[in-house]
Amino acid sequence: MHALPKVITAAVVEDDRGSREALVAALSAVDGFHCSGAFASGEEAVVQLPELLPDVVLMDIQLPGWNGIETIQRLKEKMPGSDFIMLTVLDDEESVFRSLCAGASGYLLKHASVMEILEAIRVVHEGGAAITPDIARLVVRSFQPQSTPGLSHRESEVLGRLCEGENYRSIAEALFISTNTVKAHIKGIYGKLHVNTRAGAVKRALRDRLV
Amino acid sequence: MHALPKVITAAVVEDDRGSREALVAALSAVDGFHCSGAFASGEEAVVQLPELLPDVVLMDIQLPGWNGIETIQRLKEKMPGSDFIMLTVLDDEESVFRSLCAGASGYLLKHASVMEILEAIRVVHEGGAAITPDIARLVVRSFQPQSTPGLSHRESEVLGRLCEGENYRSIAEALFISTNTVKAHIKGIYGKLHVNTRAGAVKRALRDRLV
DNA sequence: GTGTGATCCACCCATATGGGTAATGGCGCA
DNA sequence: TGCGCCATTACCCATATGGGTGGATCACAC
Repeated sequence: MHALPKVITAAVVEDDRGSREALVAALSAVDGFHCSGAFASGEEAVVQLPELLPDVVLMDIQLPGWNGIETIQRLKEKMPGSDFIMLTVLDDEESVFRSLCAGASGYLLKHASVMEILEAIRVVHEGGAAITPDIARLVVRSFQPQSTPGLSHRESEVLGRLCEGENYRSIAEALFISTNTVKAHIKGIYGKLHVNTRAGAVKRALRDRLV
Repeated sequence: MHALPKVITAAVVEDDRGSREALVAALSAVDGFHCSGAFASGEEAVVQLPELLPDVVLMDIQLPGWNGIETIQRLKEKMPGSDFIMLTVLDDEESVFRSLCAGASGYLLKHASVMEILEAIRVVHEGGAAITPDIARLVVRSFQPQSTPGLSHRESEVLGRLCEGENYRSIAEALFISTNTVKAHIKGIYGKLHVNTRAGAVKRALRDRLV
């Protein structure tokens, strides 16, 4: 099949006038793209964008009032079919993860070229995620196990079962030991994880991928 | 600074002889790359690769004996400084996430061109992650909240606190309600989440990002 | 105007959990 | 050989938790 000359509509939310107008100009000039709107604040975007329903929204993070992440959260509810790409100077883990959790499908740094931005728009519109390799590494690393705080083999085993919601007796039976021993191991785990409840242990285990 | 003509050493673990030799040939032929070894099974790789210590390892998933994911887990321990790229025909979520959790920094499908593979090797060696936009979308989507099974606002609030390891009393005080009411909400949560312990609820909440 | 769901509260009861303390044997390392 | 860590078990006790049942108000929809 030969590529349909389908135009991708995109909108811009960016408080810096220069950047905003440059993006609008690029979207207007390049074949295959159309700029359906540009806004200087999240508040304006939230009231107007759901009407325009662009395919893709380019979003700055640092905005006056609602920041880009809050804005995306609100927009996602009203326009779940649209895709969002963060376009920001911030490259810290916090900003990246918060953006992705809020619903962004792409994350570009502002030194990206116009061509890269347009390519990113095309990518997310085709169902991909537009993240640069270094951002991707952050994301991928978050899947990998963190340094376990010296849990013994047995303790890891017990922790795994705690995470499954098993109780003393169930764990004891599975490991062929007494419930008292299970308690002893759990005490060890709590000490090493600096928690004192199952919920706390499960949270640490899942969040830090100790399991 | 002008690019150092530093050679990146790479190894291949792939049971199909044709594919393996093609990769070795590419790595040997192209400037800037050097092939330090090729193996047809995980078992062979695990004994020999830690000696060769290549910068990057290309790993098939479907191998006889240990699969590529198990193999990476073992290799990561012995050579934490090396990077791993999966090179596979499998594109299901399961394989992707298992690979990343095992320590892969890249994930390519086998229809990738030789140039793309070499580029991926360069990328991971420079500290990035080599994943295609469609794989990236899977990964990014995993950060985003799943459909909450009809938890009420109050129940979400309580669930959030359960995940923090708070107990009845602590939650009750924070929300200015009685512990009995907290119990009532927790019962509601357990029902909707199909669990019957805190640990189970916390697990569901964190794994499915309902919080 | 009746029903449904959210939110709030109370009481009973069996069991699970967390904390404290103590003891045994094995294993590796100094 | 002694010290430390691990795995194992035991016992006591206060509190937390989960399940069952029942009832109140309020809002919103049919």
